[in-house]
Amino acid sequence: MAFHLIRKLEQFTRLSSDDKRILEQAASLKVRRLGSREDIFREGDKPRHINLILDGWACRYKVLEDGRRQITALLIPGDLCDVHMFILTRMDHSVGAITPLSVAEIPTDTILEITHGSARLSRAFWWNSLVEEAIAREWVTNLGQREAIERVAHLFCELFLRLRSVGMTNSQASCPSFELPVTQEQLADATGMSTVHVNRTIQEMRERGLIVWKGKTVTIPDLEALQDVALFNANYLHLDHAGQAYDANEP
Amino acid sequence: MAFHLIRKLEQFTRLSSDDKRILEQAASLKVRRLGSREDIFREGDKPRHINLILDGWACRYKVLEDGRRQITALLIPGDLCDVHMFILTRMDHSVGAITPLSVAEIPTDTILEITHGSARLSRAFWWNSLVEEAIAREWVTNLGQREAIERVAHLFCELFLRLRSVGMTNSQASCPSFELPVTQEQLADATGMSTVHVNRTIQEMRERGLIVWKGKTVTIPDLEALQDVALFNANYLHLDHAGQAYDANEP
DNA sequence: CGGCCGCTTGAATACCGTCAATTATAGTGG
DNA sequence: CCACTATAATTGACGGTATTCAAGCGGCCG
Repeated sequence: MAFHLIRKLEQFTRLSSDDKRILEQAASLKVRRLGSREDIFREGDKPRHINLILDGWACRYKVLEDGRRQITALLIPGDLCDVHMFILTRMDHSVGAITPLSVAEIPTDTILEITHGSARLSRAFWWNSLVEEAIAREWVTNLGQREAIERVAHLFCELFLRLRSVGMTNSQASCPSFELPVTQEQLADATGMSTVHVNRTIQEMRERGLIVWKGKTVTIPDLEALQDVALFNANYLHLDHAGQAYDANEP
Repeated sequence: MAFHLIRKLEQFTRLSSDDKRILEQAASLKVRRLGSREDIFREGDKPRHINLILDGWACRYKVLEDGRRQITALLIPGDLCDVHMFILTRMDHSVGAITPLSVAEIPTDTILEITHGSARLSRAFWWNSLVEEAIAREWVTNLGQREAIERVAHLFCELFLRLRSVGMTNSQASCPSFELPVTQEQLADATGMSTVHVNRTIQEMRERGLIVWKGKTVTIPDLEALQDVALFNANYLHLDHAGQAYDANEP
């Protein structure tokens, strides 16, 4: 069940089979299923437990008084919503399902047990939330400095790398590809652009051969080219096994 | 020395005099002074210790290949740079001084001692970094959804409340005011706007009586009016003493 | 097969950026 | 104390990028 999370955390550190068993167990205690566009929780809610995305896509978002909506993060399998939120009394944003979703609800107590029991897992969770923070900072930069095509290209680069890090890309045959179950409207909410302009931007990207997007599959003929137009630098994703020093324990 | 940090953390939880003494001590171990526009650290650096801003303003920022620059956070006295960064191998962004700065360098060991020694302080630090994350998300929303005047107004509201929470505002006489040692160019880098347009936006705000900005002092004649044009909702700052339940110890 | 949601297109316009020049302010040294 | 210089703020003109509005198209699901 916790396959994607384990795979992601292993980008940072190796995990013992004990660690993995613990994660598997935590992820299978209670699984909740949501339909597309349902909310996992809403702004103002009291946080109760940690949610782990097992399957499907979700997004964090904020809504302004007048209805404008900003997606502040796209969540894919292996992502944790609000690892630490139990410190705060109220959620300051919402998380909603983009596709039908299956989510593990992990009680905060279980999380505390895990982090107290294993320094490796504790650090791995820590790393995970630091990366989330770094992604948020990169989004600020993306929205503030990059223009339309760079912005969308950047998001595609990020998604590709994040999906690859949890084993959700196809690199067979010629070009790498992945499933993108997101509408152009949602892309607009994530990039701070209008739907119309997202559409035109996507078209330009297609014309320039940067992406092929048919149905729900995106193919990237030339990743380097895409990264170039995006001014993409992957360092903020910290996919560098920085925590290797921590696993003295087991092979 | 650690006055502002203590004051800020007390927005979350009450601290014992022991807690405060520990913080004071940590903040006075080693103090570094920087001139305006010097960097505390740069993207690519290896994080060595935690930096606590004692005096002056700083900013986190990222620079694109072609020189475009985005400020992703404004840092004021009491703010910690990279509480958790020692998990990561390389910094993915820079932090630079806006004004002359005095910064406490706190060794990671000291931080670990503190957090292991006091559950209250540990949670307070946690709260602090959750709030930083929340601010980053709000900035994403700000850049993505709000137009120029709303965006600048929002930043002013945020700064006012954050400064007030560390005791750096003046509410005497009639209207609240604070020192803003930031150039319009830096404001532009923070809001993703051009300098020229920041200038024009500020002028409109002045004409509409939303702010008075003379020299380095900003006065807010009508905070509610400013919040209204900003579509500002303070919940993301979590200034609600959420951690009061934690201080059973001392009066 | 019809309806709905998402995608696409065009035209008009608003917002904001760029360039370039001018004025104001602050910091520095004689 | 004042001239000098650098930095910051301001202004105008122009153009480009992105938004809005409105309408048409197309595929997928019931």
